[in-house]
Amino acid sequence: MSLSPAPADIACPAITRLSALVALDGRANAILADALRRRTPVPARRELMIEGQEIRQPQLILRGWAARVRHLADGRRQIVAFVLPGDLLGLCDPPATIATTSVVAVTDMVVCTPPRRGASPLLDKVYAISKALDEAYLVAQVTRVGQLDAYERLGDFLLELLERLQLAGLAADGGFILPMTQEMLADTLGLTSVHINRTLQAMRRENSIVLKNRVLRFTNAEALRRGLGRLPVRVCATG
Amino acid sequence: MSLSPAPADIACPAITRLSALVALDGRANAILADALRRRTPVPARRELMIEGQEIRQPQLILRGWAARVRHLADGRRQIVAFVLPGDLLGLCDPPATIATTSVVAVTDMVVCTPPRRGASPLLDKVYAISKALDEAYLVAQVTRVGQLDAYERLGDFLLELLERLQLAGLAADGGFILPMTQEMLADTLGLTSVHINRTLQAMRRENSIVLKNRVLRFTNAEALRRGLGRLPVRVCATG
DNA sequence: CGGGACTTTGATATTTCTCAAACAATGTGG
DNA sequence: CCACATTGTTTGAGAAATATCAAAGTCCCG
Repeated sequence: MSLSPAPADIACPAITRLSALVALDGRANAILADALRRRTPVPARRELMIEGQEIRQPQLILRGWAARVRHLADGRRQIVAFVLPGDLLGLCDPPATIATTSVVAVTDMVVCTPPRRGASPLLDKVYAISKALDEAYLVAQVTRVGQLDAYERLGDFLLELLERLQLAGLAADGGFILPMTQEMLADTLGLTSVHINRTLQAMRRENSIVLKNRVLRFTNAEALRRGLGRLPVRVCATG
Repeated sequence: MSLSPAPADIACPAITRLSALVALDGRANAILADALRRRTPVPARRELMIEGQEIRQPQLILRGWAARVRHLADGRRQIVAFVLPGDLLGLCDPPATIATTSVVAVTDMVVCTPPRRGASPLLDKVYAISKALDEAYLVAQVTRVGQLDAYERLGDFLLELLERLQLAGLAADGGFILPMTQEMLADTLGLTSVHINRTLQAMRRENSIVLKNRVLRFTNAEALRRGLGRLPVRVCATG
């Protein structure tokens, strides 16, 4: 095991995810590999994008988590979505588009500029599917916050994270690092951190999850999924 | 006043909205006018699209309202968004895309097939902006349901409807027809219909709104907007 | 070792839900 | 045009879920 990971190692989850969305050919892979060469680190808490301001550069997340946040005048905030490795940010057709949410790094991150649209038909397809997935997860979030009770919200949300991280190969063993505080979970799910804490305890008590030292593991993800009636998110016939 | 409205009359709100998003040139208008010729009626309650099924045809709404609905296994349902005249539905880049929500007609509707992508650069721009708006409203919906209390949710949502209908010229006088039941409002805002009823009464008591015979009117929309801290939804610098 | 951020706990308050029934409006068949 | 069914609205009383407030405990970092 080398001390400093090779470039390919850092990029791997992103490539894994994009390849999972669409099987890439040599050309697409080459273009992608080239783009991955110019990586930019982003420290935790740095804002990648600010609500109401123009979107500067599209970004491909190589490592780390970010949160899409909406701030209210009185200090309340809603975390609308999380941005994970392999996700694309700010890819929008017409330039001069205004961000509807801020995006803030939850952990230290590494990002890069994705290949421009039109560089590869397969990559364009990846972009379209990724965008459709973003929308699907947003719909899921509305439903979660609108209809589910605290236990269901939390379970469904954690299962969604599992599903998404698995796509990037970041939860291959069924467990993953959960880098967010209970307060962030609360702002995501429309609950208070106190209630998140008690709900997590209920899930532990019932032996649904193990969460220790920021590592989350489901005791029986399939059973929990069934119990919550959660269906995997799909946006195209093949995928 | 003629008994059966001329074609242009039916199409007017849709054209008003699309023109408000991007100033259209003669060519775009001609292409649009041509597409508007083949109109399809859709009766209330008919499904325009079914969750999990492939999206058949893109549609441009000429008249009437539809709801994007997510159904849970146990009968609960979340109305994720409303689809109004001038809105576009199912416009997605790659074919074989799967609908993430059902779409069901709330009222009798009239729809048509919009000009295909690539027919006019300006119309393509309209499509992009319309899609960006859809996303912005979805983000607003997450925030509403996640952070606001019942009164705020209802007020903010009704103001959003006003804003959107005004874009289509359907609320020029500051009032509009609200074709949905209190139960639909409840399923939209993650509340019960009983609580919606009481919240509506509170808004009437405080003289914020007048709602009678399905017609909603704000006593002072600007004041309510300020009270709720609601900002208009924007997705591009010019618009 | 001290300090800040995060988690946990307890007691109480508030919002929203549930259930049940009455009431109103609307439409339909006879 | 009435009688009736259906659908939607309104009201009340009590229950449940979740929030609030305050403090103690834990962990990690420098």
